[in-house]
Amino acid sequence: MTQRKYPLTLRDVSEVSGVSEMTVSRVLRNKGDVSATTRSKVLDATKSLGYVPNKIAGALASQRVNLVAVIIPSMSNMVFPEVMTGISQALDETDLQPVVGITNYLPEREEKVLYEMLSWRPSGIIIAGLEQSEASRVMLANSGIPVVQIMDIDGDPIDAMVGISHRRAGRKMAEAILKSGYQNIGFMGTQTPLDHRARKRFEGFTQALAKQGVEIVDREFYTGGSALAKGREMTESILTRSPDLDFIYYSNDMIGAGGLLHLWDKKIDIPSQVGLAGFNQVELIDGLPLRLATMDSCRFEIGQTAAQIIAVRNGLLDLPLENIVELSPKIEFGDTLLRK
Amino acid sequence: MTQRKYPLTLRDVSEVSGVSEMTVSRVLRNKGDVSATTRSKVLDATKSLGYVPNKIAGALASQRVNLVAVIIPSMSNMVFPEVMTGISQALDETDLQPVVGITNYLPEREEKVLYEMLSWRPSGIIIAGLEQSEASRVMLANSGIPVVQIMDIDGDPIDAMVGISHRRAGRKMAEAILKSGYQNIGFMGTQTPLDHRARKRFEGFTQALAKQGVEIVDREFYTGGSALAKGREMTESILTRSPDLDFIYYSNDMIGAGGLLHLWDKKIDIPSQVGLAGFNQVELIDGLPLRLATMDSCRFEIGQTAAQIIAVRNGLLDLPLENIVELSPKIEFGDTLLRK
DNA sequence: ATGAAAGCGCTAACAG
DNA sequence: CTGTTAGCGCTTTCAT
Repeated sequence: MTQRKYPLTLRDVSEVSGVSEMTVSRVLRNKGDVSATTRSKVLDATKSLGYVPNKIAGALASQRVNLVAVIIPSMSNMVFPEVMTGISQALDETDLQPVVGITNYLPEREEKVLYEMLSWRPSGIIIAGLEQSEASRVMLANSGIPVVQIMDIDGDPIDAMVGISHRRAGRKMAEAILKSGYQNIGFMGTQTPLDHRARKRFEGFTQALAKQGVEIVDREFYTGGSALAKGREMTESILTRSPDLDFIYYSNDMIGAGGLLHLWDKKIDIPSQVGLAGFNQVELIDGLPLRLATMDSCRFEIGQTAAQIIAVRNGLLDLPLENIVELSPKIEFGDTLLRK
Repeated sequence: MTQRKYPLTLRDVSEVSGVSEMTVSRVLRNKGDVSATTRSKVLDATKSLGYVPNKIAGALASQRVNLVAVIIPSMSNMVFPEVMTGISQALDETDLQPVVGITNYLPEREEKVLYEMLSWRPSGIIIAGLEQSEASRVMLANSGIPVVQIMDIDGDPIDAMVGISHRRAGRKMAEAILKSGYQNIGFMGTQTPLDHRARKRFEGFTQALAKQGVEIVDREFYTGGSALAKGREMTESILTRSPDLDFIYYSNDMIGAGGLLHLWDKKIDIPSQVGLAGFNQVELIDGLPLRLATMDSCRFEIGQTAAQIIAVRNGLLDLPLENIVELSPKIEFGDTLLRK
């Protein structure tokens, strides 16, 4: 159980067990036939030594790395943890493991993280969004491994893509809002250049309104800080500036929740006086006085499907999967959007 | 820019640039002196080929892996993202990179993740908590690399530890509550066997109360679901059951926020009629009608310090750091705890 | 069912 | 400043 020569090798196990390195390797990988006697001799030795195989060497020799690189902009977002859950669950069926890289929405950072990841020769890449820098696209295209772009399908994939149409999502929400009779509509969201998906929802939203001759009355954008507090403050300020607003569409549930709290506080009736909707269907805000209208962004399923595509491409799973998978988010009306 | 033979090697770059593999390697790692001419020849070749070095081979040859394994129970928790930020920021000064493994509070899963991580021979390990299984402790102790246990310091470290005393945190909060004149105190938290740190806070809390002859009037535990919703429901139920409660201590800010919303809703005056306190100082809930009393858990600093210890041990940073670092959380009174 | 030889792609160490 | 040699610790392939 004790040990001194730190990086133990197969050779050490071989010597202690009196079995060749090759056979030890077979036992450890459950590969090929090994007699029960030999097997237990080896297992005893590894256990008593506390041997941990060196995957670096194994990967180099076998030219196979059971890692899937996952590159996402942020983790604190509520949205990616759920994507990760989907990925992990799907990969648990295989011997693949996810490794996460965070870009903070910075293209230069994305390039660096991607380069770093590729240098470990993973078995696949899952990367958020369709908007990579030219350099990143080249790396991905030349990587020789399966690449799945996730979250968004409004654009052309490098290889495979799984996600929802954020433009369509914005459009659907606009249509539902208009159908419910709201007319004076405001928008509140993150500073868009950073977040392409929020931008696309906004574009789809305004286009669908325009189609029915409606234009956004007011809008406000924020960056940084607590989304809940921002939603609160900004909702107050937008309603002060544009008191005739009867609906506010938020680019995510957290600022929407802030808005909800503000209106609740001010005794403004929801949804008759002012209606609200967010995006993402985040469980975190379950428990507010009202359930915010929102749209499921299919995060779990996106992660799961993306991981399955990687598994299939590696011959680890047999499933009929397209290279382009569009999921369909549904509107949750909750308590803040009249249903008509 | 285009390429066909997928895993490009140093040899390919060497051939294209007319420079030996060794020198190409030097250029790519900025190691040793290389003339400007040679350097640019090499850089041109790598760029035009789109060569990405193979770290697997590099790590095997150099016996050095610039990875730091970070093993934590969960990511969706609000607490670990901030720890990760601290780790990332500290490691950014070095060439080390964090790799995260998630255990979901399952010891068996922790063992597996740890084994997997160790098999990549990282330059250090940062692992949450002091309560590992015997097998995990043996692996850690025998790994031959720096091990930093984080979050908690109520116990003995395997190697190094950075965190706060959760027992003391619970005690301090109890003292502040009593000092403010509250007498009928309730507790609400996660199912404790899973979460040792919440348990220790609870223990410290009740001990400090006992010292002043006070006993908890009521308590309730939950598991799973939206913490906000649980906080709301459970606060209602505990107050129904024990209407004389004048203070509730929550094991985290999210359920505390749920309780806050319930009381707000019921027009129960905070903090005069009922006082509240949570734990963690989570930015996410900034924006509630009142600021919940809480305690900073020093998450960022914990991550940062742990990473610095790893960097120092690897000779990548020169800083005088103890092996045991206790940080001191401070009470934030907010609006829900009388200050007397 | 087990072993021996060769080599994965890179870098340490030494030459020059 | 540049090149050569010898592995790093495994696994692949081929023998036995």
